[in-house]
Formats: sequence, structure tokens, C-alpha cells
Amino acid sequence: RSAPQTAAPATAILRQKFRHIYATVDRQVNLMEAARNLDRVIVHLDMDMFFAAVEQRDDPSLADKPMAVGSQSMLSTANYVARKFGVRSAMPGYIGLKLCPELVIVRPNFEKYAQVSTQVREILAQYDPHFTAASLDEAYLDLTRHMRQVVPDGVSSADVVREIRGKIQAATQLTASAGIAPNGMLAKICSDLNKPNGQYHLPGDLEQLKSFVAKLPVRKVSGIGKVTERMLNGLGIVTCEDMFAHRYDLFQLFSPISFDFFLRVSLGAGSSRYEEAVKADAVATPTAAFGFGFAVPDNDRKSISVERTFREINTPTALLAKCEELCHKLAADVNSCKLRGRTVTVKLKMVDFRMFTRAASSQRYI
DNA sequence: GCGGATCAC
DNA sequence: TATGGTGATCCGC
Repeated sequence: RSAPQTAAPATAILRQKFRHIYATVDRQVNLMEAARNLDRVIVHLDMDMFFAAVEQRDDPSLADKPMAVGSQSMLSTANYVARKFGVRSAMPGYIGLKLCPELVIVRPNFEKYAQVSTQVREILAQYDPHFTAASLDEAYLDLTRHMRQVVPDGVSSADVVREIRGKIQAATQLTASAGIAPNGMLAKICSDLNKPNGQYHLPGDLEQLKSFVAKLPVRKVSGIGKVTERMLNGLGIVTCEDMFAHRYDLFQLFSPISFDFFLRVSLGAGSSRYEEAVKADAVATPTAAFGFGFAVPDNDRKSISVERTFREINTPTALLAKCEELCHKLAADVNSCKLRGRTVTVKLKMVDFRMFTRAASSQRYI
């Protein structure tokens, strides 16, 4: 009898497959390394506890009290006195009060924050007219041109950033922190390191960059949240060093887009998915603020929405009335932004926080 | 295109 | 008493 011929070919196919995986991943690593640009000077600037700082500035009696901006249901920022008690942003106000019964909760005043934000942006534009505002209190600047063409020899990028932060403080009486690095992903991480009222410079030197990135917890990277962190931890990945070591596993487990993102993170190469893309088409755009919402650049927005959380409603009549209320608000916002859409989505949140969405698209713009 | 998830702020 | 609102992107159908 002849033995089955399956065993040897199967291992051969597997060997072939693994060779292909190694080759593909290695090629991508080489491409990314080759495309690395360490000559850019990118700054991430972040106002310190922005909303709380503005309120504190305008009512100094709040400065030595634990204070947070928000409501009973949600806090958006806490001052450092409150943080000592464990009060954090994105925490329900009543939890904050449980941690710190003395906590003063101030209602947010978005118009004021937007005004301060404009003051800050005017300063930033002097250094990079194409800077990107990431939110009311965060921005990315590319100082490469400024360093080469404006600043005299002997003045470092750290000097320039200190100057920017000084101008912001002079104009607004508020402090900002900053990170300087060869790309936005790293600059953002750096802006957190000497907060508040500080800055950190990661120079464009490959060896320094590599040792900085190696010990960096992946959770610090913008785009890696709680869920992704848990998933990666499950694979034995905590730091970027770990992530690079597991690159072949990541290639097999995740989509090409996610793998590309992870590989960039592990190399400290900056992410194409986030700020690098944002910077590329950065334009000083007008912003539209409506209602109490945040100001959002509306030149290429892809959606517009309104949602409210309310206590249990379970009769069709009451639910329809609530729906109509939201529709009116949405229609007003759509009109004031001069927008039209083809897809309408309804979102429903249950009392137990389960959420459902249902969408329908039409040929015509609505 | 749809529905669920994740993420940032 | 009680856990927000807006916008974007990705995955698997």
C-alpha cells in the first residue's frame, strides 16, 4: 500500500504561506522606514484644562476650590484641585460630587471658549498659516518652514514654542502645553509629558526616536482606545516595542488598514489615518458653531446630527413628539449650514444603554 | 449601503 | 435621581 501523499505537500504549502507573510511584512517595514522624514518640526499645542481655566480666570474665587465644567450628568473638564480628589473629565457630575462633596460644577459657556480659541488661533497663524485646529483647545503646527526661513541661527524650535506659549498667556492669561516631534502622532504624545504649562521636545534623531517609542505604551497613541488596548494586551502587546515584535501576528489577525496603522505606531512613523492626513489638506477654514455645540470646520463635513438623552419614554405618541422635536432642530442646523444629505439615520438608545440605528438612503438630496 | 463598534474631544 | 453630544472611520455583511 502507498502512504497518503497529503502530509508533505501540506507543510510545503504552509511553509510557502509563512514565507509570503514574512516577505510582505518586511517589505512594508522597509517602505515605511525609507519614507520616514525626521526633518519636519511638528508641534501639538494643547490648552491646559481649557474650559475650567477660562472659568477660573473670569472668577478667581474658583481657583482654590475643586471645580469642574459640565453638568450633573457629565463633566467635561476639572481643575487640578478637583483632580486631586479623582474627579476626571467624561465623568458624570454626581460621581464627581460623591468623590468630592465640595466640588463646584460650572455650566459650560461655549461662546466664550470659542472666542478665546479664536485669540489663540490668531497667534498660531503667525507661525504656521496652515495650522490645523483639532478642537477648540488643540492644534497642530508645522514649524518646518518657520525654522528654516524666519528664525535666526541659534534659535531652537523649543525657543519658538516657548515664545508661542508666552504670547498665548499674554493674550489670554491662560497656559498651554506643547509637544515638538518629527510627526503629529509623537508631538501629541509629547504635549502630555510636561503638562500643565510645559513642553517636551523629541528631536528628529532616529536613535532618540527609537528609544522613546520602544517603551511607549500603545494606549498613549491617539486612535488606540480602551477596547483596542485590551485586544492588544491579550496578544502580549503593551508597548510599541511589543507591537513591533508581534508584527507578523498583527498582519494575520487584522485588516490591511488596521495593520498599516499598527505598523506605523510601532515604528513611531506617524499615522496616515489621523493627523498626517489632517495636516496634508490643512486650510484655514471658517467654522460654524450652532446651538451649544462645538465649532466644527464645515468645508468637508460628511454628516450632521442631533441627539438627546432623556428619561424613559415608552408611548408611541411621546416618542414621535420627541422625534419631531429633534427633526426641527436638525432641519434648522442643516439649513444654517446650507447642507443637504442623501441618507437619514435614526438612532435609538434604550434605558439599559443598548443602541440601535436604522438608516435609509434616497436618490435625491434632502 | 447598512448596522454595529470604536474613538477623540 | 442620575453616565453627553457631534463627527469620523472601520468591519463584516
